Amino acid sequence: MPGLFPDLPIQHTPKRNDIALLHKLQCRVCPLAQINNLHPDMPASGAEDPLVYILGEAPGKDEDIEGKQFVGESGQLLRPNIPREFRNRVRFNNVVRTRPWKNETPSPTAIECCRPSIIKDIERSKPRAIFGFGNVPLTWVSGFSGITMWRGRRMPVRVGTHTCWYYPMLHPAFLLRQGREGKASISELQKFFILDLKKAWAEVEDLPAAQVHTPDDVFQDIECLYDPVRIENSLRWAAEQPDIGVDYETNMLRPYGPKARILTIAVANEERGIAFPLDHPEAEYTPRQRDMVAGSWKRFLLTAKGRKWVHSLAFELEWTGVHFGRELIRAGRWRDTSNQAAIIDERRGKQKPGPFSLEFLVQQYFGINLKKLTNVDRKKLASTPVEIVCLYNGGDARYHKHLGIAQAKVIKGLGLQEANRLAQRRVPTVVLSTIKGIPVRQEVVARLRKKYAKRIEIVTRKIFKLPQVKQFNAENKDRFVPLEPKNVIYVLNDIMKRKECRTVNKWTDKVEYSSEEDVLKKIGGKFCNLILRLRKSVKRKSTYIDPLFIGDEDCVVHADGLIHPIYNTYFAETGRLSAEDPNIQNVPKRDEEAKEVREQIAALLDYLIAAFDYGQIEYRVIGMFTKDKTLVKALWENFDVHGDWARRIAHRYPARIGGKKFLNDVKVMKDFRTDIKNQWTFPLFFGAKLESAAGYLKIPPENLTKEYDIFWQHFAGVKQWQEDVHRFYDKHGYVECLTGRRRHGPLSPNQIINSPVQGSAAEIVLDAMCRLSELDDWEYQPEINIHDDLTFVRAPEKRIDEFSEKIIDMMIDVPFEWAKVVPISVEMSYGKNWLNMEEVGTFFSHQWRK
DNA sequence: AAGACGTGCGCG
DNA sequence: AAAGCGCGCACGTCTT
Repeated sequence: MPGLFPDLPIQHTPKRNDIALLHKLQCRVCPLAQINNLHPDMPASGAEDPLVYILGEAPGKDEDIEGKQFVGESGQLLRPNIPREFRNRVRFNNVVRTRPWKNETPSPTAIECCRPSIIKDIERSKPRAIFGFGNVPLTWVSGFSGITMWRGRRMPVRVGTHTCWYYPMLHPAFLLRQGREGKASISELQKFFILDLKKAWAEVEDLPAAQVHTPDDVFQDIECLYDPVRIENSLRWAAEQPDIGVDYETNMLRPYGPKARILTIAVANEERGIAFPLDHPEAEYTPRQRDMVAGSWKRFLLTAKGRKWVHSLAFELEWTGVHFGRELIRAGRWRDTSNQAAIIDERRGKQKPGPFSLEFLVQQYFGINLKKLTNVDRKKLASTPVEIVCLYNGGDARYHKHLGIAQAKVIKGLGLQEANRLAQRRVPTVVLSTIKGIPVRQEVVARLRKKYAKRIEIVTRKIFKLPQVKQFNAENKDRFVPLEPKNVIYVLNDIMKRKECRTVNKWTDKVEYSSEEDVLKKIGGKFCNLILRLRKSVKRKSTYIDPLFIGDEDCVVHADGLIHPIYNTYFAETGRLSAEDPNIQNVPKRDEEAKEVREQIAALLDYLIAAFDYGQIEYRVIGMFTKDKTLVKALWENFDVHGDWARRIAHRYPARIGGKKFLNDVKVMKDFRTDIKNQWTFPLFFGAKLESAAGYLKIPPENLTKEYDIFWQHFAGVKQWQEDVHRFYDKHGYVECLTGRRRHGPLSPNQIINSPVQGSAAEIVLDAMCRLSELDDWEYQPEINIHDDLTFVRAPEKRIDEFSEKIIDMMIDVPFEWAKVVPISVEMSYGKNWLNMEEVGTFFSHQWRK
């Protein structure tokens, strides 16, 4: 039986010497041999000459009684999913052939004792593929864990002398256990269990021969060069190759500042690899020689004929742009293998190494662990001997190329070339935004820092004077920590006896405690208000102010006085960008006081900050997807759908707005319209049920059943589309946005609806961002993307009209055919700093004159 | 000292 | 996991 948490890595691995001994002595030293089992040491069963080798974890109770694998509950889930025509062509075995005590996950010792006999059986029976169920066989065969990230993939493996394919599958016992514990996702996971098996059976007979790469494949013919002339000549060879892997090793993560160095550079394909130092401390170049090498490298980048494959291209491009020149960012044909990986399978996972890492992907495609071959600490490269760094660098570069070619083939097979093209195109665009950077006004930073430091001090002092806190300190041995939710909950629940902090989980019936803002606001009083004030002040200071202060230890302002936020193009599973270091996408804007942190971002002399928002972009995308008559018409005619529903619902249930007398109150109805937009129209479009929407609105659902029905009669096309998307998902296991970019399950019902909408909106905005960037005019390179917003912090003040007209032109003209069913709108605002932004106007595609 | 995890909160 | 969805980051606790 697999553990409760299927991705848990197997711990306490025995040491290498001990493993050899366990392999030699096998059952004689196996801890499981001590257990009184009916069928210990269970032999494999099934076909002698199998197509597929079904490998489980260990026998369970029923298996032990019958002496056969997969005959219990797990077998009942698995066996019906073996197609009839394959029933006589499978062989069954487990990683451990004796039932562990109480079905515990087998210990590493037991696994190693059993390993030789399993290997022998696989070598003898020579299956085309192994279907491995659960984390244990996955780790057994590959050393990797994290079955939920590995499922749905396949990798070549070498077991003893036999090479074949390995399919990581969820373990049926895990699905059964989830079901018993009443987890809602049971059917969802089961669906993928069945889908994975179906996919595997469909292709298993026609698989090409599996190939596992060897350490020789990785390091053969990789030369480390130290002579500038030989480097120049070798780069001429590299520039002629149709496909070449490229990789840098650097001493820092970011390229800014005087200490940032590219240590070594490597280019490689399967036939040859060359790696050489640039600024590695051991490089013995004269200054002239060093410049020669840099010159040769620039020439290579400009003249390379083939595709340059890089894993995490944004990293190499940022260094390239800063150290060799911005023009090289679009030179030749850069390709990103991590973006490819995300197009094929966007699951990010939280386990390390994650599915976007080179280590994971090389294991998946080539059956070898690249990182384990070289015992190099990536954080200490500057003090690692240069020839070792070069070798390591060359091996990585080679696999960038291998991975690129392998993934390109998969992408073609899936018909995802267009989605991939759009994904690749984003990389140079966002890197240029990153490099361009955003100026920070230190005097504003310093002022705000002082203000909030003082406030935090005062509020903290007041908190410790409160009687509740004094009582807390008397009753507990540890002092009250105001920012610790558990401590706050203790005060609310045990001292103040307030029930507002308790909720019963709808799904599990468990009592849960919370000290979040809503709860504290509901309770009110000195304690709650002070805690809230402290939280908000600390958040503002440490998230939005301190990191901008030059001198702070986590300062994100670089040596050039700018912040250079990194945009990730493939982290958000819907295809949005995400930003970090700092996250420029979540700077306060709504809260009247909190938004003052925006003043820290200000335009330089003669420039303005100009922001361009796509108006209601997701709403328009729903129109593009559904072509719903009512919705499309409303968009063309600028009809106020939210206002319309605000009126309808206010008439149905006037109590919500304070009574009938407010039906004609402009202010009240305007506020109510906002509520309707956020708590009715949008949630319903995104898949919310009547109960949820009514709950948000605080109107009893029974008062809204009629409106709910009318709503969906009205927007029948939207309803139809929601049902279609669900059907598509049930069949394929993924949904797609309007460019074909996919998002795979498991997904919740609402994610199924939301993902295509959010994803398509992101494609529209990113396409505009790319087109602006591709103008190749630094002025039109946006510095900031906030999902539906492109912001320029260097808009030329004197030519602002001409400048913004050009940008609106570009943004409004969405080139995708599927986008043309509805009009597009762009809202513009500008100002001297990011706080005081003045709205200029809203521009519609169908009213826009050039 | 570094990482994982939970809670909370900022944005679209 | 579900909660309309998607993120990053700070703080605090606990583990290695």
